Amino acid sequence: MAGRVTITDVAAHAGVAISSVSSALNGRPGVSEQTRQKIVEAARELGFVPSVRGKSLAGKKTFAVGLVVHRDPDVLELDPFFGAFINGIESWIDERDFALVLQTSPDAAGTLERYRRLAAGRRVDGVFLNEIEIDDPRVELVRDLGLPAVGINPDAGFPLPSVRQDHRAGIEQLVAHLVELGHRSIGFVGGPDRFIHSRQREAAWRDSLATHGLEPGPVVQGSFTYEGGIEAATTMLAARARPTAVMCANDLSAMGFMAQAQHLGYDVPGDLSVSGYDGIQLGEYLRPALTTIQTQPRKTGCEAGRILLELIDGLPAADVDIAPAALVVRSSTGPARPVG
Amino acid sequence: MAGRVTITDVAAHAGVAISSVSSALNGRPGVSEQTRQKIVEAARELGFVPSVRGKSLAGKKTFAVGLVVHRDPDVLELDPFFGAFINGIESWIDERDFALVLQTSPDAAGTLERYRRLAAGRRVDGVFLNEIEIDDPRVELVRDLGLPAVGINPDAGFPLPSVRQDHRAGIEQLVAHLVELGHRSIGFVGGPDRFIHSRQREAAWRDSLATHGLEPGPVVQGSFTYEGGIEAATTMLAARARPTAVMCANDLSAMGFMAQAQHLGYDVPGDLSVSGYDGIQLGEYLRPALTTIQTQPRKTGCEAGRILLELIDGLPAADVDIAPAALVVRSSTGPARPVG
DNA sequence: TTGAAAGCGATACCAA
DNA sequence: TTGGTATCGCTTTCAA
Repeated sequence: MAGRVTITDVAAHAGVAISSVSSALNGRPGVSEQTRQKIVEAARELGFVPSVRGKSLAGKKTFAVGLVVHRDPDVLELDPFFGAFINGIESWIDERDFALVLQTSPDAAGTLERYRRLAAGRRVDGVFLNEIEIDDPRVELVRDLGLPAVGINPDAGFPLPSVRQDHRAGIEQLVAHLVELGHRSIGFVGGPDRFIHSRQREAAWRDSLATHGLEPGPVVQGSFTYEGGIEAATTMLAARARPTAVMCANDLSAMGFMAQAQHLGYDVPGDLSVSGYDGIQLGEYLRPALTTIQTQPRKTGCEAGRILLELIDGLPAADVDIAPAALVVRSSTGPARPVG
Repeated sequence: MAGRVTITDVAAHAGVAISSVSSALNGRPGVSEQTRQKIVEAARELGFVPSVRGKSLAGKKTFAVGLVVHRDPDVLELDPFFGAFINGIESWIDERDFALVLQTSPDAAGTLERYRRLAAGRRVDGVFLNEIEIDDPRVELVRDLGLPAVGINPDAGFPLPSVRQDHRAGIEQLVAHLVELGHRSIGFVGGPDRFIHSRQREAAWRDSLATHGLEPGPVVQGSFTYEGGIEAATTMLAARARPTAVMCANDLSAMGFMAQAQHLGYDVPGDLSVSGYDGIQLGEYLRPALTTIQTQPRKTGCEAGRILLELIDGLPAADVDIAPAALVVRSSTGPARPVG
């Protein structure tokens, strides 16, 4: 029974009061170096690990943070993004003895309810707000609840502390890359319009084209899914004036788009250049390997964890900008060939 | 401040003792119907939600269960399987006010350490043991720790309560399907040898072939990843005697395998039939759509959650078998054509 | 510097 | 049927 050792046992074993044990083990002042040594030794011998239960009641913290992932009931497959993002969160919080409570919710209403219950039961000390939507109701919710929260890649002016990774630079690089390859008609497969990051990426695409004096190519709204990419390709490539290059709002939809384009008989990148956004591992192994914009989900998660813990400690947390997502050129983009 | 109401407030508001509030709200006997009404009403008015903190200290439970996902540091993309599995767990535990603590660990040693710390800090009341390996050290660990645990798809004779979904039936159906299509040389792309489910699937493949009087085709060990599928295809299709059909141990590797086969100029299923295992959503949209064996990760998660909660309550939990994974024929398998 | 004691928010036992 | 109280394991305040 490795875990049954309590602070009382340690105190008894070291011959001191439990308050001294608490102080010593938490690095607080008011304990002589000698006593501290003794206590640390006793704790080590006994294999003492403080109970989160006790700490949380006394400390008014739960030592847990929450993330609610909202996914369509039919597509409960997690976006490849999440693995690294979650790992990033943990890389920071674990060392500080926090744990991540993960919930999945099939619908929007359920998502709000999840956040509400996490807060109501004082189950978590703070939450991450990912995949932020326009007028996201979670913002008001966490405000009402007084729940510390960190936004992931929100718009400028987002009212909560946030972690952002610039998307504009990478998209500008990508457009420049395509323009240099001779592309003049560059289409876009977006994500659902309600997401901030959908809009951001589309706006950056549009602006970058303008910089090069180009009109926006065709736009199709996808869904950040493989299936959405397939549908987008079907739609976009059926149109009379098809583009010579298509930028997709994420890798998963780019994969679907590319697969469908190939299925329809287009050579990628010969007939059509295709790019993604995210930089998931899978893209590297596709045929052709996917040109994309490499994001840092692990880093993003790590910074988000850091900020959230600061907020929980009542510290003033400043927004964090991590290094801009950058273009990774692989083989799915190539020289433009006149549309035949 | 929706969450700041404590049991004391409710007791005061209802003019009763906190012990009565506790009894009434937890549906325990010893409270008159009239008093119960009064208390319920007071709780409702005040918006009382019991604090998990308090409950956990007093009740000697944390109301949380843990899952550690072990992934290669370079591939922190979660297997599509996990989304539905996690959702299944939650579908059961949420209603019972349990939460899921998710951790990711890049290496095996770290995984053990995660479990150990979850237990030591009494952070969770029980854990799920997924992707079980031969002589899995976690088994001994949870035994030593006295930590309730549920195995996911272990071998027969696994010493802990488990949830299993039969794999043999589906694989037999698949082999029968291929044999009927005229295939006589059926290869296999396995998962890492240390996993129980890798071995199970390979054994079932081998046995099913024997049933049909067939020799096992070529075997390549993959890694359950897309990349592994690519490598497997490269290896297997370079051999002089290539099979006419290949069964992959999961969908992700089947996707990689198929992509690489196509890249190498093979038509699927014309030249080569390819199948997966899992039944992830993505497979449906591939070109050709992936023939696979449909598992029930959500159901598996749900049942695992149910059993684990029973164990935590000290109830004797029996193993659960959910309906066998069944063959789903799509377009990646077709009539055998003599190897040219 | 040290130790005793008061919470934290529930549950559960035991008198009344 | 009630209500008082000990208890869980820790943090924190306050005397000694």
